[in-house]
Parts: sequence; structure tokens; C-alpha cells
Amino acid sequence: MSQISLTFPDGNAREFPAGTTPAEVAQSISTSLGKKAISASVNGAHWDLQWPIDADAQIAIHTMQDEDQALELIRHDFAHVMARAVQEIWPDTKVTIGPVTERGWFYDFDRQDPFTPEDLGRIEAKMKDIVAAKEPVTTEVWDRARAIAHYEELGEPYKVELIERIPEDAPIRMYWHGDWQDLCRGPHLQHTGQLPADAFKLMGVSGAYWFGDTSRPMLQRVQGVAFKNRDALKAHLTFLEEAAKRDHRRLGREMDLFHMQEEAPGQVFWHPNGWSVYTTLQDYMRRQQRAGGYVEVNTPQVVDRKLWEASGHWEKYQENMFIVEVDEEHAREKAINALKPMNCPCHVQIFNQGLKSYRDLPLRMAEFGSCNRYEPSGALHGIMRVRGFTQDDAHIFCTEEQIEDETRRFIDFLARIYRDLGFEGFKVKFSDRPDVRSGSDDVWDKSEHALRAATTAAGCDFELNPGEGAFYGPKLEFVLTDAIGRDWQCGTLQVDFVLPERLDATYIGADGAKHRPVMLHRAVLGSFERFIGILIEEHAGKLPFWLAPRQVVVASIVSEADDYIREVVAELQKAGVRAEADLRNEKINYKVREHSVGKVPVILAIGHREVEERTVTVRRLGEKQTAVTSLADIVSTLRAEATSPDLL
RNA sequence: GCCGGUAUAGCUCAGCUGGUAGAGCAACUGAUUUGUAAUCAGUGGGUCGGGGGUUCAAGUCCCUCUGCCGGCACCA
Repeated sequence: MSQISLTFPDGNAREFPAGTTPAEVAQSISTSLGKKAISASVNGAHWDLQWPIDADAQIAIHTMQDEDQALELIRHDFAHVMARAVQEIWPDTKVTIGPVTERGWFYDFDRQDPFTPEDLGRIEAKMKDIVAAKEPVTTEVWDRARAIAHYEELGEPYKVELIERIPEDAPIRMYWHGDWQDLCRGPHLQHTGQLPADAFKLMGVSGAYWFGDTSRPMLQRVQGVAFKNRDALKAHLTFLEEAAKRDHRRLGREMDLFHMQEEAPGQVFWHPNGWSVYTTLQDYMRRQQRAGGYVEVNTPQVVDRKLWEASGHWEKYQENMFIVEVDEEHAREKAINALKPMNCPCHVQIFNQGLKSYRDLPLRMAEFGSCNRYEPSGALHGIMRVRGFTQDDAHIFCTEEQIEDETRRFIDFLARIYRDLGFEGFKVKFSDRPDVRSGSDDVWDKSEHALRAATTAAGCDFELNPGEGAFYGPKLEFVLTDAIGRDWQCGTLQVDFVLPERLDATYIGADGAKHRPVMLHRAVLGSFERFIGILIEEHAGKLPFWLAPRQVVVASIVSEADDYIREVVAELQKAGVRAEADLRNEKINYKVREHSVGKVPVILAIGHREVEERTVTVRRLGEKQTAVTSLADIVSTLRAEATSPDLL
């Protein structure tokens, strides 16, 4: 038997027989390590304790102290334990896949009857039994034909399909948790007793298509979360409770920002407070755009289908458009129009008016464009995903050579705005060609290459999002997250060689000939609706002072203060601060509580003392202590705070 | 759009196996002039999401439509 050399993290190397497993290595170090070990890293790969090592390697033995490996194994083994529990309770359930997720795992099942919320408790109890039984985990590599035959015999068609999808040269691993067996790439724990039985919770059931394919039957997905110990689980559940308090749908009501109702699903009724946030943000964006070299335009809402046919939307996007049929009495046929789902075709119409010269490029055309899209009902989500919304949209008409410069310029532009609005970090995703698309592969090659090069040149790190581009071109997505960590695309930059062609946009070049411009579709906020939703959740309703709808409430302690309070409010309003008086016959405690719940950033309390001394007592949201300040001082302080960051 | 859940007063929720609606907060009225997260008392308010059905009787059971919630799919 040949020997191999295994090098430990401390640099020491030892000889072992070839085919030694990490379990044996751990055992050889100490019996307690042998027991505590959960997995290993072999040349950086996460390695099951039972997998043999055939050649010299770097090795590290992992225990529950190693956070990353421990969590992966805990979640992955819980997935198997849950699947086992489900099949023990309902033997006719077919198993599919059960991967680890960010905070836990899910497992998709095929079963006639739906899982009920009550079933989750039963499954949890059974899972705890399996953990308590300390079922050993064992593994074998099987021959492909044997594995397929095995699952065909068991009546597990999804597993057969999975095996068929495994690459030819990859091993087909079988795992057993006690008697229960599953196809799995591993690694896994030594036995189920290593799982923390008090640190997991089943979170719910939902539907999910097999391999995300809508043409396949829908499976039932049971989701769970798991952590290293009970405290970590409790911390996560607390986090979820706190996140629920930051939910923009809840804060929207509590802060009286907006509402939505059944008669207009996916559309927002903005209340005065919410509209104040919206218009403040819009004013800010308008100043930014002017400074950034954009011209602002405005285009029609209802546009004849002919334009959508020309742009390609009729073909590629029709099911997402609100169609408007107008029945004119004397017309030969019905006029068919559509509410615009995007602004781009209209912007090209403006570009096409009169001759454009290469000297006009880049032409940056912006619009706060109201769009309507018939989004699938299941996609609607508060004001984050709606059917009627306004984009801070712009199209940059430029030459191919200008793409890189414009992209870099845009990324700087966006980053500065996000910073102003309180977002320090954001994700960037690069989405390339989707299956359903316009334009030739040549054009796509060119677009993807140009955008990628420009992004790299701008020093922007991005992750690849394969096949997620728009139908007319690749895109960069600037992604922000909501209170519970869901990603939302806000900003975007999309290269488009297709639309200028389809709508015949041209400019006269230096050579006197006609040329085709490139269009860059871009948005910073994405839509005001979504962005304000994110803004609310990001700040937990405590919007930056300059954006807060009600910035100051001046509250009376005694009614003799009313006249002075009116004066204070008038002074503040004159200084450009959104201030109002609260003269109700209520205790100051009551008023403080109510305005704190309403997320008013500053409460000024006025009693006898303040009237006499011409001062105010300042209480800031989230702070317990108060401070007495002269009227003149607070007016100048708050005037400065009310100024939007670009005007400082 | 799909799977599951859900819909009771402005808000948060109660209403057991069917017998014709209740609480707290809010609102309104009155008292209280109050010092930093809920002052006290009284009053009003619901065709139980819409439609249909079963039944002597439906908030409760069934069907259906709609909205909402969680995922999937789709996407700013």
C-alpha cells in the first residue's frame, strides 16, 4: 500500500496509507477529535469524513467551531433528516432536491395532498426523534446504471432525472441517514446526533416548479432555518420580528404615507406625507440630472400599437401591456393603443425629430416616466413591485466609442446619489443575453463586450447573472435589499443596439453620412415606488431629515403656549422646514409617543418655561434625553438639516 | 399566472363542534392644563371582502370571484 503525505494547517505533515479517510486521520490525532469532527477540507474542498484521500494533500479537520462548514453541514443534514421524516410519515411522498439556503434549507416534495401548517409540527417532532436516535450517516459511490435502476424500482422519477443530469465523469454518491437513503453530492455529518435539535425551525410550505420550469408540475417546498445553537435560532427569529416592524407596507400605514386598494391592484394612492417624500426625492433627482448633463422631456401615456409593433414590444412584451381599445363611431376599425410600459420608444421619437449631428452626442434624455405594466398578480408586492410606477428614466444616445465613458460616468453618478440617500453598499449584477430576445448574436456579442469592458474600466465589481438581460440588450443591475434581505433591482444600465435600428434613429457623422446611434437605457432609482419602499425599510421609517415628510412637530405642554408655538412653527416654515403644531389638549407623554410612532425626527416641546425664555426643548427621534435651545439656534440648525445633501 | 394560506369596526385581533357579532387602541363628546413613548369617563361605529349554494338557521360548512400574505415563475 502506497503512502501519502497530509499537511496540516500548522504546517506539519504526516504519512498515511493512500485511501485514508479524514475520519481516520482525526481519530489518529485524538479520540475526542475523532468524535467532534464533522468534516474536513482537503486541498480547499469541503470533504466528507468518509471520503478516501488518494494523494498528497493539505488537510484540515473541521469541528462545530468552524462556522462556515458547520452551518453548511447542519443545514444540509437537516434537509435530509426532514425528507426522511416526511417519507416516514407519508410514505407515498416522492423526494426531489433539498439544497442549503442562506439561513437554512428547503426540500421539494411531490405528493398528492398539500402539507398543512399543522403538518409542520408533526414533521418537526419526527425530525427531533431522528436526531435523538443518532442515526449514523454512511455513503457509497454507485454505478450510474445501478443508481437509475434503484430509483426506478423505488418509483422516484425525480431522482432518476437528477442522475441523468449528473455529468458523465462525476461520481454518483448515495447517502444513508440510518436506513433512509438519498442521492447527494455530500459532504455530511458523522451521525444525526451531531445536529442541534433545538436550533432549527420549519418556516413554511410553498409551491415551486421542478427545476423552475413552469411547464412541469408544481412541487411542494418545505422551508426550514437552522443555526449552530438555540441562541442563534432565537436571534434569527428576533431579527424576523424586527424586520416585520421595518416592512414598508406596515410603515406606510403607520406613517400615513400611502395606501393601496382592491380597485387598483398594484397601484399606489400617495397620501400627503408619502407624496412629500416622493416630490422631495424627485426635486433632488431633477437637480442631479441637470447637473449631470441630462435634458428632461415628457412623453405620452397612451400610444398606438403601431409604435409598439415597430419597437418590438408588441411581439415580446404584449402580455405585460395594458391594452386600450377605443371604439370610435365613424372609424373603420377599432383603434388599439397601449399604455406605455417603457419610455424608450417615445424618446426615440423625440430624437428622430429634426436631424441630429455627431456633435449632439452623447444626448442624454431624461424623463420621470409614468409606466404601466400588467405584472402577474403573484408578483405584486407592496409598492416594491407594482403595475403603475414612475421611473427616473433616461436614454443616452451615443456612439459605440462613447459607451465606455458614459457607463463610467453613470456609475459615478449613481454611486454619489446612493450615498446621498444613505446607501453605503450595493450589489452590481451583469446580466447577459436571455433566451427570448431581439437582435442578432453579432449585435449581442458587441453589446455584451462593450458593457463588460466599460464596467471593468469603471472599477466596478459585479457578479454574473446569466440569461437575465432585457430582450433588447445586456444590462447592469444595481441591487438594494429590503428589511429581510430580499434583493431588488433599482438602478440599471442597458446597452441597446436594437431599438435605434428598429425605430430608424440616425445622426450625421463627421463624414457627412448617416450613422446609427447606440442607446443606453439607464435609471438610478429604478422607480420612485420601489426606491421609496427600499428607503423606508433601509431606514426603518426614520428617513433622513431632509426627506422626512413631517420634520418637526411643535407640541404644547400647556395651552398658554399656543401663541408662541404658532410663532415657532411659522419661523421654521419660513426657514424651509416642514413643521406643524400639536396644540391638542393631551399630555406631553401622549404627544411624544404618538409622534415617535409616526417617526417624526424632531419634537419641540413648549411649556411655560420655554415661552418665558423664548427657547424650545428639543427631543430627537430615538433619543431619550432632551436639550433646551434658543429659538434662533434651533431654526438655523434645522434649516441646515432640512437642506438636501446636494445643496449643502 | 402557479401552489398554499388568508379576508370580522380606521388599526391589531377574539368569536368552541352552525343559533343571527365582541375587546383594546383610534374616532367623537365631556372633564383634566398636563414636563418627554398611552389622563379619566361616556358615546357612536361592522349588510363579518363580493356573488352563489347547503340548512329551519351561515361570520362559522361548500362552490366561485377578487384582494392580500409566503414562496415559485416573471421583473424596475
